Amino acid sequence: MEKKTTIYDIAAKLGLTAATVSRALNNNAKISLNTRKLVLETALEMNYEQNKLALALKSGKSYNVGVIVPRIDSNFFSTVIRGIEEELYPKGYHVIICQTHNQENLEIEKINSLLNVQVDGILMSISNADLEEDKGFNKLLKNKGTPLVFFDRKKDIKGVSSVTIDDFKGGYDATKHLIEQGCRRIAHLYNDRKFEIFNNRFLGYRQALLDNGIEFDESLEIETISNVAEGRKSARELLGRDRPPDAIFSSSDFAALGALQEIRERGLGIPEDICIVGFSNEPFTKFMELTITSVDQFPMEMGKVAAQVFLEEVSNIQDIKIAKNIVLTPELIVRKSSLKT
Amino acid sequence: MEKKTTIYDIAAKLGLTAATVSRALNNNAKISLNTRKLVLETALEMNYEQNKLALALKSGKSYNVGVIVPRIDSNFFSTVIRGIEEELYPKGYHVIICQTHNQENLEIEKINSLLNVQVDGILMSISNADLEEDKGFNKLLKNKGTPLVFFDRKKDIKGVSSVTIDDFKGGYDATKHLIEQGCRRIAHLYNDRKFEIFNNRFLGYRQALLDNGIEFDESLEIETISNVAEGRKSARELLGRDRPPDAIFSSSDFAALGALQEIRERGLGIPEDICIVGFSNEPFTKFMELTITSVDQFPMEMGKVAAQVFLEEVSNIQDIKIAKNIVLTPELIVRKSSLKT
DNA sequence: ACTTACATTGCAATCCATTACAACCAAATA
DNA sequence: TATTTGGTTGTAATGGATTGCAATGTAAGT
Repeated sequence: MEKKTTIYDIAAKLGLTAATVSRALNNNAKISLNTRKLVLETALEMNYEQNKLALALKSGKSYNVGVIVPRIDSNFFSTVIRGIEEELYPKGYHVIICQTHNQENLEIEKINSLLNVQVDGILMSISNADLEEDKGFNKLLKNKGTPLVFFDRKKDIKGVSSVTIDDFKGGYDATKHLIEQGCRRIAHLYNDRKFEIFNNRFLGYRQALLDNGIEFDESLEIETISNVAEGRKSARELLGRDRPPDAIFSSSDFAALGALQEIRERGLGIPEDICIVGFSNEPFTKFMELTITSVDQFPMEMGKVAAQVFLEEVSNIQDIKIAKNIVLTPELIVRKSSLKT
Repeated sequence: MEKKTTIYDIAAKLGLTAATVSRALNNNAKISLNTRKLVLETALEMNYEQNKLALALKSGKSYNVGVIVPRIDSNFFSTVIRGIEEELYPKGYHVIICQTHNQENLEIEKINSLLNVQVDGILMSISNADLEEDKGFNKLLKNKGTPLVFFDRKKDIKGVSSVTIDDFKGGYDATKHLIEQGCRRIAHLYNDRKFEIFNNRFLGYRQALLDNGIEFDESLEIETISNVAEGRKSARELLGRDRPPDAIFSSSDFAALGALQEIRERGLGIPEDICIVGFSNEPFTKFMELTITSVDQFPMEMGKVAAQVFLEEVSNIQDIKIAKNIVLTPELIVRKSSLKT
C-alpha cells in the first residue's frame, strides 16, 4: 500500500511549490510552458492522481448525488437509476444509492446520512406518504444549497422540483381503452392513495368512466398492495360478487398478474370474459404467452430528466430557483390481455 | 443557503477551541463533564453536523464503496446491489454504483474514477473478459489499500477475493435433471465462454452428459447472447436440424424464453416434446403460465456475502491478506417447462 | 539608466475535523 | 512551602488541493 503521490511530492521533486503544481495541472494561464510540461511529465511518472476528497472539501462540491428509492431490485427503480447514472456520470458525478423499504425512519435517516457526506443533491422517490412533517426532511428543504428532485412518487411541496408521469392520463387511457373494448363493469385495483401517483391513476379511471357515461360502482374499487398474492386476493373478492366485472384495471402490474392467474384458474377467459390492464410495463408483461396490456412509464427517460433538472439546479444555486415540475406522458401498450379481436 | 456550522463555530461561541469541541463530541475521556454537556447542547442548538468529507480526508476512510456492474437494470445485478447496500449501510458505508455496459474502456475508466474519489473498496462483476491486461486494473491491484472483491463474473487473479456460485454444479444439476426427465438429445445455449461463469455452466453440462453415458453432440452446442431474440434464433437453428433436440439448457433465462416462444410457435409442446431449463431464476420465469425451470443464483445473498468479504478485508488492511474465494451453491428450481408428469 | 509592466512563482489562508504533544491550574503530597 | 500529579484545555500539525495577494525577475519603454 504505497501511499498516493500528492502535489506536494511533485513540488518537492521539482523544487517548486504545491501551488505551482496545482496551477500547472489545472492549465492555469499563469504558468510557463516549461514548468507546465515538467509538472505534467513528473505527475505522469509518479502516477499522480488528484484526490477528489481534498478537492471536495475545498470546493464544497463532492460531485456525489444521492438517490433514495424504496428498493432497488425493482425494474422500475433500477431503470430510473440507470438513467440517472448515465446522465450524471459524464458530468463528473457519482451516484450513491439508498433504499428505504418503505420504512419512515429509514427515509429520514438516509436523507441525513446523505447530507452528512455532502452530496450535491438528492433525487428521490418518496416511500412515506406523510414525509413532509418530518424535521429531517425540512432540514433538507431549508438547506437550499442541496437541490432536491422528486421522481415518480412525489409530494407537492412548494419549491421542490419533480419529474413524474401523467398518472391521471395513464389511468384515463387505460380505462378508456377498456371501454372501447366493450367493457362496462371495469374494476380498479388501486394502491395506497395517499401517494399522488396512485390517487391520480384512480382519478383518471373515474374520469374516463364519467366521460363515457358509465356510472362507477364503488364495490369495484379495491385497495391492494403491489404483489401477485394480493392481486389474486382482490380478484377472488371481485369474482365472488353478484355481478363480477368484465375488466380489471390495476395500478400495479404485479397485482394485475395475480388477478390474471386467479381468473384463468377459475376457467374464465382473458380477454373474452375479463380484460386486464396493468401499470408500469414491467418486463414480464410482454414475456408471458398471454401478454399483459400495461402503461409504460418510461423510467429510463424519467431518470435522465430528473438528472437534468438536478444539473440545472446545482448550476444556479444562488439564484432564486423556481421549482420545475416536469410531467412525462405515459403510453398505453396494448397487448393480448385486453385486446378483443 | 446558510452555511453549515462547524466545530469552530461552536468553539467560538463557547470561548473554547475546536480541538476541545471535537473531543467533547467524540466522548473523549479527557473532557470535563461540564464542558462536554455544554458542547453537546450548543451543538444541538446550532444544528451542528459532522462534515464527513473533512473526516474522510483526515482519516483516509471515505466510507464509500464502489460497485461496478455491466448494468443495473437487470434483476440479478440490482438484487446483488440490494444485498450489498443492506449489509453495508448499517456499518456506515454508502454504495456508489457504476455501470459499464460491457464497454472495456468504461470499465477501466470507472475503476479509476472510483479510486479517485477515494472509495474504501470496490466490488465488481467484470464485464470485460480480458480485463487483467489493463493498466487501470493493475493499478487497483497494486494499490493494496483498497480491497477488491469480485462477485459472479470474476477473473481468477491471485490475491483477489471473490463470491460466486458454483456454476459448474448449476449446469450439472440442470442437465442431470433433464436426463432424469428422459431427455437424451440435450442442447445447450451458452454465452461467451471467456467468462468463467459461462464456461463452468458449459463444463457442468458436459460432465453431466458424460456421467450418464450420453455422448455429446457439438452441433447441439450453440453460442448465444442473453436476450429473447437471440434465444429464438438459436432455437430456430436447432429445430432446423436433422435430429432436433429433446431438451434445451440455456445459460440465460432470456435466451431460454426466446427458445420457448419459438418452439411453441412451431406447435411443439413443452415439456412433452422439448424440455427447457434456464439460468438465473429471473422473476418472469415463475410468472409465466408455462413456468420455466431455472437455476437460482441467490443474488441477494451473494451481495451480502461480498459485502462481508469486503468488510473483513478493510479491517485488516495492513495484514497480508489471503484472498477468499467463496462459492455459493445454486439451486435448481424445477417448474413446468421441464417437468414431465 | 530608470521606471513600468508583464510573466511567473511563492506565501499563506482556507475547507473541517482529528490528535500528539505541550501547557496550565489546582489539589495533594513530602 | 516546594513539588508532584492529575485533570483539562490549548497549540499546532495533518490530510490534499485551491487561490487571492505578494514578490520576484526580466524585458520593454522613455
